[in-house]
Amino acid sequence: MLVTKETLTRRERLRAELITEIKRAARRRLTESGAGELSLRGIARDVGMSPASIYTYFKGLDEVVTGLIVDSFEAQASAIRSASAGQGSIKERLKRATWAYRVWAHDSPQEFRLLYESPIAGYRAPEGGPTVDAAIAVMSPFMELLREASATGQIPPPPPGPPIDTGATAPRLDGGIDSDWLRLGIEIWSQFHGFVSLELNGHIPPGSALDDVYDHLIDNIVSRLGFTD
Amino acid sequence: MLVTKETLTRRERLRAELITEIKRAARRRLTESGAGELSLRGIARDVGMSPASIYTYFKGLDEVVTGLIVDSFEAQASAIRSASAGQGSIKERLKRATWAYRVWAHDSPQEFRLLYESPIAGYRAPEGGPTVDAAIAVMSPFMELLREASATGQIPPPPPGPPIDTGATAPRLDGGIDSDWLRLGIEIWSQFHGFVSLELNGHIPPGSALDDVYDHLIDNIVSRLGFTD
DNA sequence: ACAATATCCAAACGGTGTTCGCATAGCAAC
DNA sequence: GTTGCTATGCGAACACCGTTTGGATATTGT
Repeated sequence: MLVTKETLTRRERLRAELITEIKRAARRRLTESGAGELSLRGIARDVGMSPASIYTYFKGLDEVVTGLIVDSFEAQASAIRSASAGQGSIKERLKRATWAYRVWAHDSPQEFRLLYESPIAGYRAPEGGPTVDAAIAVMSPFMELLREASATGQIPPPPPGPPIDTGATAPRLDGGIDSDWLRLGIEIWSQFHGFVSLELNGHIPPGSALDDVYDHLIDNIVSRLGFTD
Repeated sequence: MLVTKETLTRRERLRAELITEIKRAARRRLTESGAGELSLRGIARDVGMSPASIYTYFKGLDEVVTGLIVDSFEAQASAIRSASAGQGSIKERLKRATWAYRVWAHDSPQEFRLLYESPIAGYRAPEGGPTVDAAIAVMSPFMELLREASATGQIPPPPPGPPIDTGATAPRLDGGIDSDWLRLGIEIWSQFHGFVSLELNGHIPPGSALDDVYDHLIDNIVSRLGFTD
């Protein structure tokens, strides 16, 4: 027991393991059965403990949900970063990033709902805004590509328009961000997010080749940026 | 009682009144307290009857929710139709219609969520697709304006692209619809719906003049249509 | 007046999140 | 090694939820 001071004690280790197991059970319920089955008592059954014992590790169901949200944001951000980071021109990397956004939504529809809609009845996000940080991580790769394209002179700066408050996001993006660029990013984001959102909720005629339609949409968006190619 | 064959009988009148009162109480709960407070027992308390009696008028909570959805779709469609119908050029009417979409969402955020997200846990839309008809009523004014602008030669036809299955919506739009025009409409819809959706869920930096940003977005969309003005 | 139907409700069943009190196990200091 | 402190676990309870059942009551058509 000489190492107990440096490493985790036995109880702390068990505690960490149980926390991840609870979150894993919660995520399994969300993905396999939807937000309606994401219940604290159900999670307790899955991990084989009493409902009351969950409160030893989480303040309540809301805190479990917050953990799921943060992890999901990071998962989508990671997928987008991977798609954005590979070889190819910035235009190609940008297209891949927008595709990663949609592919992740299709692979994880329940998580996508959790991030961008409000499928859990009484849930309130916590004060500190840990979910905000995680959400910005999704947006970042797109802003980085725009910045890189701008810095290398591949696309012209956007025409000036109404200002966006960069105060909330700028400190969390490397090197800050210009208002016009941020607004351009939001406009682009609006477009492909809107398509994915409508699609996911069944508002776009099914049976169509929606992959091709999305590709067409992305082509339009990217070509409007005015790449010098 | 000679008129009973033509008019409604006393019971039928009371029944109709009670149905609207139940729906009104449900809508009040939704708008004032959110989807989480939209409970059958709560509605029963509000209208002063037992929970079991609600089942005399609705098959269950889902049927009440379906009624709310249909009415809400019609409310938004009505707002958009009004905005679209007034004086001015087609370009101006189109801008007003997109603004009506957003204004309605801001005035009725809970209803907007009900229509375009899935805030109620186990809800399943009914078979016959009455909600689909109502949803198309929202899309129709936009498609009508595009058709009118096209027929009068004010905007060029969209370049051909991947086909959209018009089978589901064409029979419900007067005179059918061309695949390329429908796809254009969906692309436009995606853009302003995406903005409203992100905005409503707190994903766009607050404190900004989002009205101006939306106006800028709409200007971009409309100018891209190539109005001859 | 009578039979059929519609309405209403109390009670119950199984589900939910959360709180409380108490028992037990792990651990740190003496 | 024993003693105290703290963390963990759980059963029971409370107040909700949607839904079903059975029986009582009121309205209707004949």
